[in-house]
Amino acid sequence: MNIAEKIPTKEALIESAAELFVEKGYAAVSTREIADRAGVNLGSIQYHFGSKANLFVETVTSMMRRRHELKNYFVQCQDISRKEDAAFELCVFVRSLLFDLCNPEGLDVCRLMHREIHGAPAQDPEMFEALVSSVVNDFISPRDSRLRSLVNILVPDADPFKVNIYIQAIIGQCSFYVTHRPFIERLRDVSVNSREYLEEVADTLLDFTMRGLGLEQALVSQAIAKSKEVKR
Amino acid sequence: MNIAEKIPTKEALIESAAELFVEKGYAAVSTREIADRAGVNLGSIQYHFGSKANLFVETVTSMMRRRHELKNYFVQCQDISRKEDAAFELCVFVRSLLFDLCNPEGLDVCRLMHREIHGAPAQDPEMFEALVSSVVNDFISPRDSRLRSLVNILVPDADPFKVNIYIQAIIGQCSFYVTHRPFIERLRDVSVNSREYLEEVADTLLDFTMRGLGLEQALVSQAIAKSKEVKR
DNA sequence: GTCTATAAGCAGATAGAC
DNA sequence: GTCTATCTGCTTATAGAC
Repeated sequence: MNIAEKIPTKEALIESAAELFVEKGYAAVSTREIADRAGVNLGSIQYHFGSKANLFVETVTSMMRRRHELKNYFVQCQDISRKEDAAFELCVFVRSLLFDLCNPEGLDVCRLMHREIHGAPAQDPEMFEALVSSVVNDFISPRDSRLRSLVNILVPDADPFKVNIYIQAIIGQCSFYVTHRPFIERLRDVSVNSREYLEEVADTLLDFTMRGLGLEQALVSQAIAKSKEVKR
Repeated sequence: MNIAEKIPTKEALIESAAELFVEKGYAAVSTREIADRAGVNLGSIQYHFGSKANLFVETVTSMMRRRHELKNYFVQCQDISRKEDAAFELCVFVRSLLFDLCNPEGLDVCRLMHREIHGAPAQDPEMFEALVSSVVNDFISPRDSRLRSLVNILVPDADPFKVNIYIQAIIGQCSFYVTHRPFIERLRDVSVNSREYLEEVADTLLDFTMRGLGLEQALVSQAIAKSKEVKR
């Protein structure tokens, strides 16, 4: 006998809003649609959120917080000073980021953000502000710090500007598979969701990246091999 | 005395549609807005294009064709076989791609596409089909071929799958500056439009990329230096 | 080919009963 | 807090005069 517990209206709204905004984009979704899918009344949106724009911002920040706790992005938090450890941690980081971004149930948030963020400053400066700080604070910034500390160990004499570009190169290579997914699938006839494809991408990407940072091949190969054994 | 030639209605519509779709995204723009900005009657949209969706597709493909003729992406078309030449051409290619993508008047097309393409398959499969083939055929595919031929010369023994990933890494690093522009500017407090910033990005990116491909540092440095002298 | 006028419907938001 | 009913304005698309 299942006791079907009713999901609170506010949560139900955020949930259905998340699905619909990801699927269609902000402007293309109506509040009626959201309320219907949530199985609640249209008026509750005004009651709980005040406006469609507020519902959107609350939905996005909730998605952002729920899914992104840097979990699995590294194996150990202790101080790392040896290059071998840093190289290994970098591999774990890149693998996690790539899989996290491409995970179908995982990070639609990114796709959603990318879509909305470009038009937002002109249309709704307040929403833009809220979105940008949510992404930067809750997602990008912690990953940026983590990558910076690893790169600084691996390339101790690199100047700070170059380190920034290296970090952006690493993130850019990974997020390419989210932002360009429809084009990659058409051009290469592959499924970006497929685990096998992503594993191979990660291996090659890591090799490319670590050589790009100027690391010797032995260190690179060893770190990659070791990182494949980490359970995710 | 200027003779103010009237722009044909159809062209005027495509032009104002391009501006507005880039700025706000498909769903957030109304046909009235487009007609008003073009200084023509609302009815002409139905007359010339039949529907808003058709206007959108025609607008995008027109943008795509007009701006992207692989111009400046390479210096010479002749057969290249020496590694030095290929390395040099790769540098020119990456610089051009980066500047082309970030050019404010240049490639809003990319931003526009990225925004619309993710929701399109669910909402309007026909439009999705038209958009994807336009981008892949007119933009991605030629650049993919060009990069492949260069990478094949630079890394003659690489297996084809890895070459694909290398190509995607290069494009991903460049397009990161379009897709993540608002976040980069917030996080780093820089202007992605600034020429100086992009020049430095290009230098570092090229160094990183060519080392990632396994090229020796002397070849890399020489190719980068030479490519800086190419006028754009 | 371009105009005006208008149709038919949906948008977000509100008021007030319960 | 949740419901129904409704307001106001804007949406795309059409019909028909010129």
